[in-house]
Amino acid sequence: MENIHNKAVINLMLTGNYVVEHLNSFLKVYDLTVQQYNILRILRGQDGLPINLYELQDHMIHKMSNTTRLVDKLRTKELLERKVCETNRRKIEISITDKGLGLLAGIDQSLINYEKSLVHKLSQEELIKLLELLKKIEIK
Amino acid sequence: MENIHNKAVINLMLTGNYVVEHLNSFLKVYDLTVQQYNILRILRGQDGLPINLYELQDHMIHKMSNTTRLVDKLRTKELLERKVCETNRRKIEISITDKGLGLLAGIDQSLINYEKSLVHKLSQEELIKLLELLKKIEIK
DNA sequence: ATATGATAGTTGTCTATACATTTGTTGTAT
DNA sequence: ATACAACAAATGTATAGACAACTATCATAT
Repeated sequence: MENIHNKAVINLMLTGNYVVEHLNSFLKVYDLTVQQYNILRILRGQDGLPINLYELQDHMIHKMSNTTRLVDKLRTKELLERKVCETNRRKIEISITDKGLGLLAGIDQSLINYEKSLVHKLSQEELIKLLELLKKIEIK
Repeated sequence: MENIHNKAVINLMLTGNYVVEHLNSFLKVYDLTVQQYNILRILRGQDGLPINLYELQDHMIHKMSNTTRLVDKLRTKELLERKVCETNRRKIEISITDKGLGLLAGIDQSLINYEKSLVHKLSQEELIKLLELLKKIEIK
């Protein structure tokens, strides 16, 4: 019954949730959720190049989430902008604002430290091993 | 910027979510969510002994969830029963019904196979290593 | 016996996820 | 030029998660 596969599956959920919960409580100070933060990070990674909803969704952690509404919340906070693509009016071009960049800049260093603290029980070698194993699981 | 700690944290969330999504789609056939299934599993594990909401919550994956309402959904489906504890009327005693046990029995074997398929890319040794690393992270 | 605090559960609100359906736009075949 | 399929996003609904506030019950201290 309690086989190793079951334990692995359960613990992947538990640890994943552990990380999400802690990151959410960290980000709460900045009035952001993990998902919202990730969207801003993806946008910053574009280096000014806009991205559309479809591509954005592809980069997100919860792909089935509701990108339209999440983006809308961030727009209300003026952390990103959206405008209709001129060459293809079906597409929405999304880009991070200066306010969004400023918010991220204020978060960066303390988040790096926080993430370190979340996995501080693991050595460098163990982290590398963990990443190797996690990536292996999702390979189709 | 893209340090190993950050990668580990991101991939823990991604893989955790990967597992949850797949389990949910598997359980959908039985009209159950992962959380609902876990509650039933916890109850079955009690071997007839009732459990109260507080203890139940402690065993759950998402501890901040709303146990009252989840339990209520399962009660509506007649998969569990709840009654007020006679010696301490603040407590609610929850136990799985025969219908609940029957549902689990019908799921068991195919779920074991499904869980195996979810982590089939990893060998026995790798699964043991993964569990060791995951458990290390959450140790206080 | 009464007041107080602790315990156990419930309810309300906001946010987010999953997924189906719908709307608007574009490309293409006839 | 029109019809139709494909594409891109928006909307609707049910379920869940996070968290605060509330109600009911019990233990205890005076």
